This record gives sequence, C-alpha cells and structure tokens, in this order.
Amino acid sequence: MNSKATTTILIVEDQSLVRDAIAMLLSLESELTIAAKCSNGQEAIDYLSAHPAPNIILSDIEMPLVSGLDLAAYVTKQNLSTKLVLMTTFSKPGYIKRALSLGVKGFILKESDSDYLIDAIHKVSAGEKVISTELAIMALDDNNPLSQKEMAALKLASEGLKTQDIAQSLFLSEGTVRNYLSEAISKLDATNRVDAARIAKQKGWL
Amino acid sequence: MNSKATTTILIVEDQSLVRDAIAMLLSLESELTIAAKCSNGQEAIDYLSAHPAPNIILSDIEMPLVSGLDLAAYVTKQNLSTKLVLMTTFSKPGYIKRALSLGVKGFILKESDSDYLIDAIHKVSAGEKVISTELAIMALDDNNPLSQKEMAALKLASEGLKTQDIAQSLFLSEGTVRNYLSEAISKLDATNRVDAARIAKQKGWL
DNA sequence: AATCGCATGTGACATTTGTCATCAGTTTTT
DNA sequence: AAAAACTGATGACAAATGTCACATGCGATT
Repeated sequence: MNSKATTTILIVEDQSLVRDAIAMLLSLESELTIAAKCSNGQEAIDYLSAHPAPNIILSDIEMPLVSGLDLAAYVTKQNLSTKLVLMTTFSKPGYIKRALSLGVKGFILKESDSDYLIDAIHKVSAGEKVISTELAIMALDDNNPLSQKEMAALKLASEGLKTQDIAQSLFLSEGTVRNYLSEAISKLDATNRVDAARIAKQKGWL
Repeated sequence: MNSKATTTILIVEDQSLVRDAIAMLLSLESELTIAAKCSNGQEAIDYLSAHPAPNIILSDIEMPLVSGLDLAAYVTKQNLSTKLVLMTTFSKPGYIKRALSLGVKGFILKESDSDYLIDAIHKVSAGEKVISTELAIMALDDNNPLSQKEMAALKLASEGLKTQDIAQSLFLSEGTVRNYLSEAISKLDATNRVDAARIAKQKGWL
C-alpha cells in the first residue's frame, strides 16, 4: 500500500497542445498522477484494455473516430470502476442528458477556469457528481423534440445528401423522409432543412 | 534595463480551461513571462490599447466576436511591434493564406505538442517565422476557386437563409444569387448548396 | 472607337424541397 | 375488443433550388 493516497488520471483530448497543457496543469497537484495521455477515444479504449483502470478519465467529448460519449458507453459496458469526467463547449448542452444516462460523473465546461477543474476532479474522486451550473440549467430546458428518425434524416441532410440518398440510407421511402424533415423544420421553427440542422447542431442534438 | 532578457506574452483563447493550461505551461519557461490572458479578440484589443505591447501574442483563431484574424488585422493596422502567433486546428488550413498576408509570424497546429509550441515561440521571438509543416503543405494545394461573392452567398446559404434573403443581404437579384451558388456547387463538385458549404467550411474558406 | 472581359441580371425550364391530407398496418391504451 | 396512437407510405401541389443560354452595362485593352 502507498504511504500517500493518490488519484490516477487518464487524459483524453485530440489536440495535443491542449492535452499536454492540461496534463501539466494537473500534474502540478501533488495528489494527482497522470497515468497516461490519449489522443482519442479509441486510444483510450486500447489503453484501458491493457492497463489497470485509472481512478478518473478526463475526456473531451468531440473527438475523431471515437467520441467521449462512445468512450463513456464502453466504460459502463465493461463495468470499469473508473469515474468519467467529460469536457465540453458552452454551445453544446445537448450532450449532457446522453452523458448522464451513460453514468458520467462529471461534466465540465472548457469555459470554466482551471481551479474549477481541479476542484471538480477532487470532488468526483471523493464520490460526488459535478456538473457546471450553466450546463445543468441549459440541460433542463433542453427538451429535444426530435424523434430518432428525424434526427437521423436531419443529420444526413446537413451533410449535403439529397432526399433520395437519405431515403436509401435509412431504408425509407423518399416521401417519408420529406415528411420527417418537414416535421423537424416545423418543430424547430426553422425555414428549411439547413436551418433546422444548424439549430439542432448548435443544441448538440446531432 | 533588465538584468535578464525576458519575452512577454499575451495569451488569447476563449476556452478558459485551455487558456489557463497553456499559460501555466508557458510560465514554467524561465525566459517567458505571461503579460496577460484574454478570452477573445476584443478583450485583447482593449488590453493593447491600454498597455504596452507584449513581445508576442499567442492567439487562437476561432473565437466569438473578434477572431484571431481580426486581431491580426488590428495589430498590423496599428503598426504594433508585437509578433503574432496563431493557433488553429488541423482541419482548417484555409486560414493560413489570409493570416500570412496579415503579417502573422507563426502558425501552430493545436495538434502539435507542447515542446513544439515553446520552440516556436522562441524562434518567433528571435525573428524567425514558424509554420507547422503540415499546414504549409496543405496551404500550398489550397487553391480556393471561389469568388468573393460566391463565398458570401455560400456562407449565408449555410446559415439556412433562402435565396431571396441572401439576395437582399448582398444587394443582388435572386437570379444572380442562384447563379453564384450554382457556380460554387459546380466548382466544388458538390451536389447542392449545403454540400458545397460543407466542403468550403471544412477547407476554411468560409 | 472597337473590342474584350467581367460582373450582374433575366427568363425558361427541370428538379428538389416543403406541406398537407389521407391511408394502411401495427402497437398501445383503455 | 374498440379506440387511440404510432410508423411508414402516397399523391398532389406550391415553393425553392439548380442549370443554362443569353442580355446588359462598364471598365480596361488595343
């Protein structure tokens, strides 16, 4: 047994400048130890399958290949003891509900300052859940009115696919796709599919 | 005169977690001094108009209100002696040409590691220009084929505005706008305006 | 002055998109 | 079991979008 209790942390963030800087910041705390640094969710999963689980994983949400939410899904599925803290950007509160249902323990805004992060890690380590107040508030009036299909159609539409292609991707008829998009447009008070996609994305629903 | 030569740095970055972390990272270098930290370009401009110019400004490009490019424009316009180093993301090489024409001295990928950043700051401080190799290469085959008007129209289209609204914004006729968009779609090998906007954005042309 | 090139505009047309009423199965509720 | 709600599909129609050929005007070139 160690003479001193220390909390091990795995940092997952795709921008290495940011990753290194945050690691440096945390390593200055005497009771925190950086177990490893990964540049995306896949690397993190690879790491976790080959090493003992760290106490905490501090991960960005938006990453190529495997996102922070995907990573959260993996951790709960594997039943790891690791506590997950996700970092996100102010403009995307929509992630939070999905994250909470995946058992994420902390939700930090990249807009919050470094003291807050360190404090949050301590609290999560002690068993608390931490969610930035602004995020909690935004998440509350964040009633995503879109159905699964509507979101799927909207997402594809935002990538420039035309109705016919969307229909093929979703195994639906062209008319049905237009119905879904029309519904989405109306629900979001948008003027067309592009506008609707923009609104939904900004809320983090896509 | 100081007994020791030190380089003063102004850090401009909208995500305070990242801002704090980078500041911490740089402050560990004995010959670097953090003059101040700002959360967007406007704050930086306010700071510059009230304080002596720092040796170097290290700024993110994508920020609300006043971007890193806007800040670069301000610095050259005011003829400040400050050297500007911009940070950007891998996926957006299109910024680099605009930045270079604004006299920016350094261009760093957030994907590069912290040693590279520190090295780059030293070099810029010594009078060199520094550009991440990957960015330089990408910038070379980055021939934006779009005209000003085409970009403007595309940008508005990507925000969900309909042809008529775009025409009003640009003081053009509806038909002309459709011509521009049609041209842009064809130039970018896109299937429609959404697709074209997506391609252009990803290259950093919007 | 004649010519060229460019930016802008027009009109015509086919295609795509958005809206709506309605319908047929299926599942859920009562 | 009857009613209601849900999902996916149709067809019809208006509006928006994409394409193209051609006109106009204006500054630069010769």
